[in-house]
Amino acid sequence: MATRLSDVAAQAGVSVKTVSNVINDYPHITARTRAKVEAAIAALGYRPNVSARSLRKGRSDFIALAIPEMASPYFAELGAEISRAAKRRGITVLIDQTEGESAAEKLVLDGMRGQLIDGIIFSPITTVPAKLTVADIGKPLVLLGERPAGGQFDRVAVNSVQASCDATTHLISIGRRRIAAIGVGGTSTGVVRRKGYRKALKAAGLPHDPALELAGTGYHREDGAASMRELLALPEPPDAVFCFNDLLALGALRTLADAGLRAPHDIAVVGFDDIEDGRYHSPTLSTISPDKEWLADNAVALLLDRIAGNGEAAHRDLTVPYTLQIRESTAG
Amino acid sequence: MATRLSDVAAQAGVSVKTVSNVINDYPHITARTRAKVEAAIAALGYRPNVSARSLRKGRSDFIALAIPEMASPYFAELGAEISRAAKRRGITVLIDQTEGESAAEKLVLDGMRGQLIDGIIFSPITTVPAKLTVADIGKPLVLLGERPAGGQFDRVAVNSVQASCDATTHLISIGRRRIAAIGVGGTSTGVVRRKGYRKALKAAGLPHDPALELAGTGYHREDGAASMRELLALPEPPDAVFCFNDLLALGALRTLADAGLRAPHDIAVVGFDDIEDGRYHSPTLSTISPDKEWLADNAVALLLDRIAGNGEAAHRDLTVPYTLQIRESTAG
DNA sequence: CTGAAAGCGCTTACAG
DNA sequence: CTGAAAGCGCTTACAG
Repeated sequence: MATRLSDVAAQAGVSVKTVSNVINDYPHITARTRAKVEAAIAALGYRPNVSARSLRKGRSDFIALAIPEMASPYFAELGAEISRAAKRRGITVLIDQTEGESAAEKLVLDGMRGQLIDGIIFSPITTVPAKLTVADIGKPLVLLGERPAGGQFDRVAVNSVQASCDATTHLISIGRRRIAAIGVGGTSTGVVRRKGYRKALKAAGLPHDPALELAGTGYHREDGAASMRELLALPEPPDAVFCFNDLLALGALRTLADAGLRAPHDIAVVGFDDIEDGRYHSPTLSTISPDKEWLADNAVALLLDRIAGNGEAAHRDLTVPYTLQIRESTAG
Repeated sequence: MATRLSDVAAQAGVSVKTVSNVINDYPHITARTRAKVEAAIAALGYRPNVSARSLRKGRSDFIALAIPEMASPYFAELGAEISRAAKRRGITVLIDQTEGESAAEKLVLDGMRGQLIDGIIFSPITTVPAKLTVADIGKPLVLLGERPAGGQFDRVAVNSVQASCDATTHLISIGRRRIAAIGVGGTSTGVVRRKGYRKALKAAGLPHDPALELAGTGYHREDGAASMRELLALPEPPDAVFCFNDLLALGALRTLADAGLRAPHDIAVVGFDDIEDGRYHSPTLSTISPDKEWLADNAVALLLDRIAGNGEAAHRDLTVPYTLQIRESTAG
């Protein structure tokens, strides 16, 4: 039924080895032989069976990207970039939605997809990588995000403390003095970004009011909306809010609109991620903009380097460039 | 290095056949044997090698989802649902970004990922499925969207003509008379939704003005923004716009905001897709809301049925339930 | 370059 | 239930 390598060899009048050499771009093939083989491949519509190849080689040229949820715009945009970066290098990305289950558990349970994939780019949410060991994984792994890699894994992340400090400082620079933070939950993201937020307040000699730090239950629009409602109910509401991601900020802006308030006039709002949504919202959203293409390209490169055998090199920690995008929600 | 089936068999003191039976949940295993095998699996941390399994069985329990772009919220949300629906049935989804390349070309070129996947759920953009033959694909395929399946494939789609007619009729019902349409491009989506749009105008006895039908170059926010600018530049701008997807509508709303105009006061806007973004935008976006979970579940079920061997059954065409969500952009 | 053969780790008839 | 063996379609030493 399916065409096999040997069929191609027969059709081209060469050995299977030669066909394999052509397919895998090995040297020492004359142009004439290559042409013959390629003609046979085209004539038969032959496609290599990746299961067989990967069984034999122990490599599949598939990598996995594990993200909390693909419907979240930041991860959707990141996934698109990583998929593109991988494709440029001839490898395919499988997207894995962890959906907030304990991702380490999932990783181990799934057994890395039965060894199909060569490595994984992992954006953890519940897992503490410090507890993950290389042995648990058994494959190269690149971490994304603020969680410390514990010297065990390669990692690509924005300097979240610095970026959060910049975002908060920006609010101070436009004259705000009572600045809230939304998203200070128990996650690494919450912890690290709060650190930057507090650092900026301190540097400006501003008091730190615990009532202005809202945890919420997640990082979605609805959580931002709910947290903003809490802030508006305060005896003394803030004049600015730093939301730890854009989704929270968008939700917060909705609450302001519902309350008949305007950003930045009543309350200035700044986010983090620079998802496209924020660039079209009314008002447009000021935000920290990490270079997602850079992030994707470097995460893939790091992983492929490990897969290629650089297993013993020291673990690398790459810092993603970012900019502060000032838009309507803090300008005017 | 890696643990194999035979290692498990040795550890449990049974045959490889028995281990295989346990793993694949075949009958005729005593509880005692099963327990022994499971203990051995746990002790050794054994995971089946999916490449070997799929090579042998000719089935991988992987399916592909081919979408134009995963960073587009509608497709991201749909991908999340399909991924979830598949996981419930024990199968894994590989997401494939076609990125507007001729997708049929891509499908054939990629050779269905070298036979790794068992079937594909395909949301075409440039391809004309009528030209695709089952032989080209060689695997079960379920089509998503308005393109006619030509009786060759299973298909799951919203009745776009009806839904577009409903959306337009809604604009008429709130008193609008000069209703524009954005997104009437050369794609199937554009053609079909325009049909519903025109149908509604005709039913209401409203004139059809070609100047109010804008094609744009795509279905992104920026295209909606550009089209709305064109409409505002008209000697006689519309009092309402039906955008063929939410992204276009969100872009159109941005242009209105930039021009100091308000929806629905100056121009009412309705979209199509019901992405989360629209529910938080200011104003919130009225839209056609297809049941994405229903869509995902049925698309996966249809595909798995074919994969299971129902290859010869007549091709099915499923219609996705939808509702019209009336929000701020048309109410008030 | 060729040709014959082994082996990756499974599943599955086959004989018992 | 067991045990021995074939075979899925590749890649890769091996001898030439």
